[in-house]
Amino acid sequence: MSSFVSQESESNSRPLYCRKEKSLGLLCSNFLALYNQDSVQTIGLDDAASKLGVERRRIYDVVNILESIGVVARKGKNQYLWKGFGEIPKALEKLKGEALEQNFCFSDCSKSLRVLDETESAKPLYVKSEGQYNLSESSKRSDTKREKSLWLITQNFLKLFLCSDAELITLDSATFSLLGNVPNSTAVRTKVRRLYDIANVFSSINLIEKTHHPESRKPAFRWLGWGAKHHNGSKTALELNESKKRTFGTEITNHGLKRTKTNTSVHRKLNQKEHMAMHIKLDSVEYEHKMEHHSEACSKGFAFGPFTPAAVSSGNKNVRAIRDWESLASTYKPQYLNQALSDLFVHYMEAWNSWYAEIARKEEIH
DNA sequence: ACATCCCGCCAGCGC
DNA sequence: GCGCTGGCGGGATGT
Repeated sequence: MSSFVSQESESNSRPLYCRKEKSLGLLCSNFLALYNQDSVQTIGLDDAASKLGVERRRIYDVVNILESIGVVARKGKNQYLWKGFGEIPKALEKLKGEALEQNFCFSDCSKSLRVLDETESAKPLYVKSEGQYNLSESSKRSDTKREKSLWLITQNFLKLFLCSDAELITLDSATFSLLGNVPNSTAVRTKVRRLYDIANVFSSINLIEKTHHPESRKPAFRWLGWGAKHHNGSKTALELNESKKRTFGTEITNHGLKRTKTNTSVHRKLNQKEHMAMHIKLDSVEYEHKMEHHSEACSKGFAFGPFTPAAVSSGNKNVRAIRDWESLASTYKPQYLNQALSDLFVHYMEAWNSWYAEIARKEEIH
């Protein structure tokens, strides 16, 4: 235990525990970074947990959600098959078909880009008509359990989008729709928790985005979709993701701080440099994801998209912000043992520089 | 104060 | 029993 204790001072540093670094979305990104590779066929849950530095339990969350869109498939105990993003269109199509059969459609399909809020979806959508979903598989798991499984909640959540013309679905309406019976506060809270879990994973692959209802400001989910750009030749974010296979994977860990009170004092002692390096590694993975997701948009105009550094959109201070990023990066340039990561870092720096140059150019024009 | 959602307990299941 | 799976909700963190 005492070996955990750093010699270094711990004061005035970044927060001891950062929830965002532990998010399911980030874990999902890291998971995909690790397994979205040509060489990957099977995924061992223990392997994933240890490489990603998380409890097994969290891996179940990720794979269950990814399984529902076909990206992975359960092979057996402890083993999943990597199927890839290419499965998503098929899975969505299948879900849509199922949903239509099940009368999942609950809104007026004649208009486009409507916002579905809680007043519109009064009818619960949890229409389980006698083992409708997946009889073959449901024989393996008990129906009652399956009814509440993350896998099914995820699929039903997707069906809300696939079968409606709503661009936005509020958290409230999704919750209510996915609750089969008369909602009590506990059930609602539980369902909401699950929806946040699902949304985080889907946000990380840009299938949806978390947002707010324009008027009520209530939390909502926006459908970004997968297939929209599929037919016109341009690549979707995930196709880009797919085509650029990663060459690293063993360093994408999420080890370290837990939020538990009992652990706080120990984690407080974490070596600061180690800590920072870990962050840069994690950020690098995120960075690469976003780069891939939005590189196309960036190259065309000035639509930086979600990866836009916090302040790129306007004003001189933004340029300064970017300089700060640069200096931060040079200050904390990580000493990677892994050559691939080292190369990656160089790549990131080049990307930043080119962005910076482009912004500077834009500033001049203005 | 309310929104978000990490975390790990523990039940159910198959072996 | 034992290990795997994953539902569930307490309560910490974020806004």
